Amino acid sequence: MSTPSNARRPDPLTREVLELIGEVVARFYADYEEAAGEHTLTGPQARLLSLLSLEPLPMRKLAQKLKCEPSNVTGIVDRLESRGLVERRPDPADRRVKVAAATEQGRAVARDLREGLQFAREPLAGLSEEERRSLRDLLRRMLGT
Amino acid sequence: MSTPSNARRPDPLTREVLELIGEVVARFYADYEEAAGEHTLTGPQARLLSLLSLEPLPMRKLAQKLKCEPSNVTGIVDRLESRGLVERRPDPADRRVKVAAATEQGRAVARDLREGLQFAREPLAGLSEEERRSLRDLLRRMLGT
DNA sequence: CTAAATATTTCAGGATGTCAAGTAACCGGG
DNA sequence: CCCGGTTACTTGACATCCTGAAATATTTAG
Repeated sequence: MSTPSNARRPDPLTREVLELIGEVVARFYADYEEAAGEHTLTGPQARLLSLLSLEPLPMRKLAQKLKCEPSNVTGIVDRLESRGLVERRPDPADRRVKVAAATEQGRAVARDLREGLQFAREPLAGLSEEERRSLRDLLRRMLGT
Repeated sequence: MSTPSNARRPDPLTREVLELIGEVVARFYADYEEAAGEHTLTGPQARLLSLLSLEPLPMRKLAQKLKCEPSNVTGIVDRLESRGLVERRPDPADRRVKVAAATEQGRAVARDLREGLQFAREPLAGLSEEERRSLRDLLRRMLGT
């Protein structure tokens, strides 16, 4: 065991990539929070609304996607519903289920939110199309997609 | 302005890269929270402790690095201090300032935390050295470093 | 020396999150 | 049909995170 720390201590290149990813994560998050804040939304509210802007979802599915307890989703949907951005609909097939759906206004806010993400444009704009394609492929492979 | 939506609606390639980055962010965060949870730490506690494992910092600096109000840092440091992971030291040069520093135990936990980050190893392990170098360069350019 | 500025804490209040318990509805076996 | 077990959601209690305003102690500028 001359170099037992190799398994835990990655090489400098990997470390650097890690650090850069950390930076990306931090910027992405900050950007997202700011965009949400411009609509007086919190991060979790914005994430939930974005999900619902794609398709209505039962509370349980929402909890799964947000990786939290269903009881938590209740409160977030409550607040969005009280602002008219989301509504609860009964599921005709199962009366236990409540399907959360974005209202027209909610979808408009979600659209604004997407467009407000500066991170989407600025940093990627500096890359050529070929570089972006290359980045896409590397990220894909990294994620095992 | 024949195509005014181009500024807001990026091309499909950029969209895809964005989506992939979102996925990276989500996984990174989930991984971090899980690693923190294994030490009964919350995300913010783990981030603060990681910062302090590099160097002691005054409360004010901590707030800046964490992008939150100083009054918030007070509570997080309180909880870490009550567990013996962090301690407050007086600043000899300015008696208003309290410098937060990781204890020996705190540094050990921070080390475990770093090593527990699966994300660090697994996905990057699938990339060759050249690919990682390429990824590093692209991320660098994207971040404008 | 005094007034303004700075570092930290405390307090009130909202939001997020977990867990346990409760209610309503589905579903399968008798 | 009905009864027991499961499932979906909500409620309540509680911890944490976070902000903004006010209080305290100390430094610094005039």
